[in-house]
Amino acid sequence: MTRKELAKVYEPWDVEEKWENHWEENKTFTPDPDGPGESYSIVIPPPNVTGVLHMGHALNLTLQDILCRFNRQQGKNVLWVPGTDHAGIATQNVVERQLKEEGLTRHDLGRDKFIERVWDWKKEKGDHILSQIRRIGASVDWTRECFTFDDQRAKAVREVFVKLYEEGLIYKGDYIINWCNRCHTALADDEVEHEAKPGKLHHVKYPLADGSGHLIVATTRPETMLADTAIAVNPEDDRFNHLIGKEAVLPLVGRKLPIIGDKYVDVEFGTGCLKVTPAHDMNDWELGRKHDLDIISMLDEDGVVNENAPEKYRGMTALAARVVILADLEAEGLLESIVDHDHNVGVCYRCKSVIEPHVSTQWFVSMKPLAKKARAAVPSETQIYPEHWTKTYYDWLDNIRDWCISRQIWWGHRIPAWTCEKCGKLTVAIEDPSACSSCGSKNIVREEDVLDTWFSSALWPFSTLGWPDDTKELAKYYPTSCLVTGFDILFFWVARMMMMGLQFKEQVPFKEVYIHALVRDENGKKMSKSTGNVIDPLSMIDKYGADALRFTLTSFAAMGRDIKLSEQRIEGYKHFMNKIWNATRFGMMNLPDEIPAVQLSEADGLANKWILHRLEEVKKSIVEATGEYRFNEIAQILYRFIWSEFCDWYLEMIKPALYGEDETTKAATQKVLWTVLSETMLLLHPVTPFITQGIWSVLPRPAGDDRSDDIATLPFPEMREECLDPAAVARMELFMGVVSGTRNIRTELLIEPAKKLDLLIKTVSDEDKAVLEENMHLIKSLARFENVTIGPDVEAPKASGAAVVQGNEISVPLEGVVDFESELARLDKNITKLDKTMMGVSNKLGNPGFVNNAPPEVVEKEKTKLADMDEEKTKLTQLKERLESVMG
RNA sequence: GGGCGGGUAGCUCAGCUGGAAGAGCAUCGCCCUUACAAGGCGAGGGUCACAGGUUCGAGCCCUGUUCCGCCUACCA
Repeated sequence: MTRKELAKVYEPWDVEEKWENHWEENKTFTPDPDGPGESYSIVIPPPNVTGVLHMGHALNLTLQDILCRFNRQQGKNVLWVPGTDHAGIATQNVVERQLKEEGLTRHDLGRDKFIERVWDWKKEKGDHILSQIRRIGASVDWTRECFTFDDQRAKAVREVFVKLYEEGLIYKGDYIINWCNRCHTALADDEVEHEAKPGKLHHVKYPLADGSGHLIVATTRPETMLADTAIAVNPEDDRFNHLIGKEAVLPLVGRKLPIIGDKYVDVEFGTGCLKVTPAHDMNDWELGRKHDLDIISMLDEDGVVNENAPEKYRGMTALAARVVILADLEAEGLLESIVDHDHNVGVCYRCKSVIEPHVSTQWFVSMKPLAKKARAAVPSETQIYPEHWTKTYYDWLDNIRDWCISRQIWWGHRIPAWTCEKCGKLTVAIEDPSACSSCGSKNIVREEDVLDTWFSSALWPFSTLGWPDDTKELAKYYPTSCLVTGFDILFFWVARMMMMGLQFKEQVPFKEVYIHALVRDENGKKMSKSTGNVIDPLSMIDKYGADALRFTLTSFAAMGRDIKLSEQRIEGYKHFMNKIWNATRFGMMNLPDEIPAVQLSEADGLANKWILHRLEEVKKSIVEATGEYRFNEIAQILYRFIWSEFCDWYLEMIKPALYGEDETTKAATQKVLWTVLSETMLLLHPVTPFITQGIWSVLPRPAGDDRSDDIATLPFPEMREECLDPAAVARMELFMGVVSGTRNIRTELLIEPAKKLDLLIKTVSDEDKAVLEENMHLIKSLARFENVTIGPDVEAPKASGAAVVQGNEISVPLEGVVDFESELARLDKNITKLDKTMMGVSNKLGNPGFVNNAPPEVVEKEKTKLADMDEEKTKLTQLKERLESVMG
């Protein structure tokens, strides 16, 4: 018999590479929209094209892949769309940095040449992350790969922009926005991160215009005083409300400032007087609009003081101006005091430089009407898992403000709006216009700004399916089945996709959203390059294999918000992969080339019946757990079944049958072994596609089994009700109890493992006697006994080690083997332990409240439990006394 | 300020509708038993953050306290 010898340890690398390529070349994961099967679709959260794969991606991809592979097994028509996003600011930064090394800026190249240059970069480097996605084993459809800035997606963006504009949901205007001095662009509110930083609160005197005294304001940014246009006090503040309507004089500038009343001002904070600087503070901007204040902008786009400030300060950065201004105030005796004050500072999420509120002309999406629909669709049409994230989703939508979508960069979807030089009107159109739509003048100039990258990302669930064209994909796969993403982009992304999907497809973009945790390092810190605590998924794959990494992430997936990953865990699961591999090796050594055609229901023997029953239970629980996104449970069920049941017990129990002469038993056992092994590979496949594929390729088959060698195309194993046999579990428990009980005696008494011993079992029932007799040879081999005697009247020597298993008395004669003191101590320990638990149960049963109120079956259970323990205790005590009688 | 999540074995965490506290890793014994030493067999280890409450019964439900983490926010 020739049989391919498997390597002694699992080597993931050749399997992984071979099958990645095979799946892609054979288009295994390219579905036919006209094909059979209910649709199941997922769009990938497109990673940043400049990015490298990090653990968060790895987790995200693994979970999606489990869902996709599992649903393929269920016969669904599965589409998983891959792609990347063009990450406007980040990508432009990358290429600008390159240019800088050449001593150039983008302005030296000009817009068109620069864009060309970015495309070159994208083609060369930008797809890096896609090859990394392949390494994870993601079963995406590579033929449908998308990019948020490719032609088809540009078409969708254009369509959406124009329609929203025509409906009045997109508008242009002068507003205060978050401005990044370094990136030189506006940012949306959620692109600003807040960091608590120590600062100072400066108390500054502002004289009253009528010379009747002064007010003291408190400010963290004294330099902005140059752009103050009012002082505000709370109208209910009796200290100051008589001043409302009067004027103060702005120090260093001399401008007169109206004193206004607004209940926004917090009486408790600072001095109760607020300087109002509409152009440089979001809140002041609102106050300014409300009270119709002047808006004076004193900083330019680099954060440098401009011509609206007194000449002395012009050309200084804001920070430099602050120093000078404080000195000047001090000199004039207007600086009352400076106290420490911690406050939140907004920083750019891309470059971490401090954000400057800045007034400029920008484009906005009016969010309220869109948000209303998006809110109403949850949970009726879209359910969020875990459910508690729903509240966070609502909170954001309820407090939403208009979305600033214009960015002052070049890499991105350029806003399709043209201003007429002649009449000044805007033309917004899907096709590039050649003339003004109002006056017909040919003299029109296109907007310079591009759109926020998230604008195109928001269309992803339908733009990737071909919208605005009428495609088969859209008809078949929209709405998508599930979105899998981290909570950090719930706002950025999920909510906006909901809005856009509802607005343009009149259906939610996904039926379910599964929000997973963020991966952190083993100390709970966010992984980041700067702190150097990054665990790189690629290096983990190199070291331990993709499956080990995937299994690790899956087993962690149920945790709250953080996954604290350590390399040690991955290593542990690599061991598990090796265990699976070696169980297969064992199988291969003991299976014939052609698996015998035996009816599983006719396979005899405790081990076979038990494992087949357990296999059915495992199948059911895998289906349940996957359907409820309980990924960690999937991992746990499989781990325990494979290691603790299949390997530890089943494989050991069938060895005699496999090595034996009884051909009927052997054939039946081979069939069961093969069944469990092969079906376990199918169950495991969504989590660990590579090793299961590797094993599937070499496993023999029964005659007539012409299933594909490509495990990814095979259905979920069929359920076999006829193999369910709960009685086998009960019998197995007895068997395992006896084996473990005797092993315990042996190790606890420090008896050499190889020492020949005898075993006597005094049984309590004919059933138990039958079970144990039937498996006597296994008790001998697994627990290493020479002679085993089983029966109701068995009399063991008084000098025996003893245990009680389900009422059956187990005795191991110790004469000449070991001193009896240690056995006595061991028995005492067990009796004490038993006593303790019995106490609890009998107290419970002694409580009339329990007996009267608890459900009868619970009470009954407790009674049986107590009786069993009582019996065990009696027997153990007798056995102990028996031993004591020979010790004198 | 508001919201959310968490405090269970030395470590990392499970524990779904309340019914004798679990896993992995680590630790301690013994074993190179012909699938696997990346292994096998066995053992030890927990006032489930604290205080109340509901209940016959609470890790789980309620209230309060405390500590940690995250998100969010217009105290200058």
